[in-house]
Amino acid sequence: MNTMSSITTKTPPTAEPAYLKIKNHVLSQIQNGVWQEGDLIPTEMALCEQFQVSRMTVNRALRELTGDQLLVRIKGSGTYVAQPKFQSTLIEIRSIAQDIRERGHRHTSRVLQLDTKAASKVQLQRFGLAAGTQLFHSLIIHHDNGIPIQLEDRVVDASIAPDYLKQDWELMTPNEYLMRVAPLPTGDYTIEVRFPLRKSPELWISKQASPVC
Amino acid sequence: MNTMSSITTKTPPTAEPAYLKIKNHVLSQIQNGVWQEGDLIPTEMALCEQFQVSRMTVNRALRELTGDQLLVRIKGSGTYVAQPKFQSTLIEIRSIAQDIRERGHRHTSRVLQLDTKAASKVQLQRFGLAAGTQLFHSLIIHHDNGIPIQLEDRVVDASIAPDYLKQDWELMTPNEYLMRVAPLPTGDYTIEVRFPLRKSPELWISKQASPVC
DNA sequence: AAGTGGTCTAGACCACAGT
DNA sequence: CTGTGGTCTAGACCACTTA
Repeated sequence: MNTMSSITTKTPPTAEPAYLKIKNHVLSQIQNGVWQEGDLIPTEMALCEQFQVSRMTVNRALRELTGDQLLVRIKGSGTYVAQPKFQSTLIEIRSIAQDIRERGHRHTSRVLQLDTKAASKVQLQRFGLAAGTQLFHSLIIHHDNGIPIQLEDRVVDASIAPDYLKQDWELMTPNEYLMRVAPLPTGDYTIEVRFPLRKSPELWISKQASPVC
Repeated sequence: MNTMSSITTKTPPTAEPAYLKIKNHVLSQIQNGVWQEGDLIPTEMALCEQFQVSRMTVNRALRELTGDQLLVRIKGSGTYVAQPKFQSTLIEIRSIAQDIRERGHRHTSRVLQLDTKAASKVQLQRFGLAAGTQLFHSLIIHHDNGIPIQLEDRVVDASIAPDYLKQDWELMTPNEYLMRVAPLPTGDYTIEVRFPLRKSPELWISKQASPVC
């Protein structure tokens, strides 16, 4: 018997789910500066009472905003407005291997070339390197489920990553290695991407030069 | 009284939450090819029985995987393995304005310079343009809550975006405009980013040349 | 009509932080 | 110790798809 119970006044025809209402409320509090970066925001219980919903609903809203990097939640302490991360404002430098794994695919790679050269005049000028700087050069092909998907042509300042040539690039990608060795890109970073050719979008060519100063 | 109840055999010392176990199970089914792209995967109820958990737990696992683009869920129909999107494998070209708004901040911008020039020899060669190609050049500063955060120095092939100079760049960013005019980057795309200077990470300089062929 | 996912509830136990 | 977030349950109603 689904006859209307006498008490519940549920779902007025607004149609917007409660967890979205809460997300938007939190968002606007932050946008309007009511809650500043680093501030402690109301607890789940407080929001439950304010919105007259159960705790799981508030929890979902706050958890999703945490995933969006807008909030930081600390067990036993509270929920805070996150500091913005400026690192990834314009472009996000990603790991191709991580991307493939996140898609649920198998990532493999093959090293085609690996050598050392002195920086050319163009490179010296372009990245502001000292004359005589040695550069490592690697050419690696990445596969997604066995399909070649990206050809990575990378140049790295030898003084930044002296053990570059000794790595096993079929285990860890240069991106992942350099993130460990020099996690904060403090110098110039240039990425050139050749987008998929019309009609054959399977193979990308990526040139990456990372002579972190 | 928290004496152990006689029935519940909860939380064996594995410590891994149930929703993560389910996520990992789904992931490995996909990675091992048991569930292929486009396949219908078991229903929430089926997974409830398989893992002996409540539906909300299964729902959370599948909902998060949907957010990660690994699954597609259709109300009334079922849950399917998603098709991978290759568009954003290496780098993700983002809208600075969108980024700022997603952080809950206010985005404004000011046009410093806007003009037309013939492509230089270096540009002709670098992007493989026909001699005499006209290029638009814009210099725009982006603010995050009033703080200058990025100086965008962009060069665009005039034949791709003939109305480039007529746009109101304080309403829409060049990125957003070009995504509408030429949504599929079929040619070369070069991005140069000067990362934040040590100690003053507030201002980025970004040069973007987008002469889509 | 039966099945599916989308949402929600009113509880609960736990680990942890800040007294 | 109290309060917080992290997780989980066993139900429930709804909108939608599929047959």
